[in-house]
Amino acid sequence: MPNLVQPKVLKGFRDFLPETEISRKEIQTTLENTFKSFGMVPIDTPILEYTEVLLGKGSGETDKQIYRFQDHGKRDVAMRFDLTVPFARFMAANLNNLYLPFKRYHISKVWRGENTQRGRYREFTQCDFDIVGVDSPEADFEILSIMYESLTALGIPDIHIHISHRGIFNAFLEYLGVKENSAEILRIVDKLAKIGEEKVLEQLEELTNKEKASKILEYISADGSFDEILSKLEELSGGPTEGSKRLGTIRKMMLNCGIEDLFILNPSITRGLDYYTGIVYETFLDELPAIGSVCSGGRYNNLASIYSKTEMPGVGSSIGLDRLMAALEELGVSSSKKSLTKVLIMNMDDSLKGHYFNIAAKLRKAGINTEVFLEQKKMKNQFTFAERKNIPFAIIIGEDEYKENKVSVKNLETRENFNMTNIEDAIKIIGGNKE
RNA sequence: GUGGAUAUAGUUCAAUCGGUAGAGCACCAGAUUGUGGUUCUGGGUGUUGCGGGUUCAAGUCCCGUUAUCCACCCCA
Repeated sequence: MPNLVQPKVLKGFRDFLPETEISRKEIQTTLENTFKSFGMVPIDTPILEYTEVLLGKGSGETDKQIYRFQDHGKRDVAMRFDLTVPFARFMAANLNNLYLPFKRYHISKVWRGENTQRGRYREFTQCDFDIVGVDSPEADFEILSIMYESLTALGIPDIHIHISHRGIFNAFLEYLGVKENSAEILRIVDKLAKIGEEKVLEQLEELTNKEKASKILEYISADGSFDEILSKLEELSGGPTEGSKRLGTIRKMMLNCGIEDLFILNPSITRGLDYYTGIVYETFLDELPAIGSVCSGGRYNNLASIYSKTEMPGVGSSIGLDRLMAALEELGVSSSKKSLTKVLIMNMDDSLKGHYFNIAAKLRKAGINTEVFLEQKKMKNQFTFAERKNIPFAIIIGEDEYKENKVSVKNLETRENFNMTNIEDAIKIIGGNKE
């Protein structure tokens, strides 16, 4: 008995079986189609980068989560922990070959050495879409539209996109005289929904003082309609700011498109990453608030500045595919029973083997995914195989069919038989059942 | 990374005081049908997550380890 190696996978890393992977791919295709419909183009970047490239402007927090090591040439390298930072590097490196504004999407895996939880893994897939090269409310709004269209295309019911603005908040903190603590304040504020007002107030008091803490709480828990909250924020931050004006403009575009109900102005949304400079957003499912944001992002106007002297304002958002899939599963929206093969040609007769492949080729030419059962076994076996793989149709060709150049089709779900039909009719029967 | 809970067959679960692992479903083999859902016969399919320890004896008690779930942290 040889010593077998345990076929184990790392904590937070996963295998994907066909039934999962098929729907993952479908979701990705749906998203890609939505992105393309807005004129976005795909790109790709290496998963490994120089550590300094990834951490150039990262926060202290991301340092801890990053997978980092020395390569064989003693280079200090790291695996990307998101797609936005490599994208900034990409822009700086390829600016000469690009046209601005540049709109790209990128669906790929990223890695963070965090502790795992449901819907949270160490290897996960992000679907990013960004617009670089314009700092306009139109661009901000377009990203919001894509977020909405993408999630709608996936058939996700009842979403709300919570939006907020870093610029206004910074103006407010400056007005309050606590700007130097902004990073910590942002982090505390972000927890409002989770730990409640009391705890937030407590932590803010520790950091600043009683008066200022209650002012901050007043800011982040501002209530009412979009416009009411907006004017409240302006009031608290000492008058209208560039950011608040822009939010007003974006609000008008929402009203024009009749999608204003989807958006909630929520000043407690701040986002952990510190590269954001303008609008920020997170998306929650009404029925599953606990699962967290499934799509979030914002405007980052200085991100590329560490790589290039050219200014490249950007705005974008990212869908967490794994978290989204966990949500879809829980909501019962995901369709797990999918097959890619439409018909199985049963292996009945030794002398007809070549004929089976010939028929299969014809069916494929007609656009029908076809496979031939690859050994001669009992029909029961072959049917069981088809059932396991969720193949909806079987084609049976025995001596009789072969002689008259016909086939018999069986619908495996209804067990309905279509005996001795010609191939053209068989194609109609099978193809007509397309989803 | 820290703290807590959990880990038994493909799956859902059971196993008393520590006494040598069992049930439903699923599955496999065979019989019978040119068409699998019925029927008949036969089969338990297991490194009790992994590694140690205590004991005459460990799924059960102890220690370690790995993974999962939950909280913190952070985020998608």
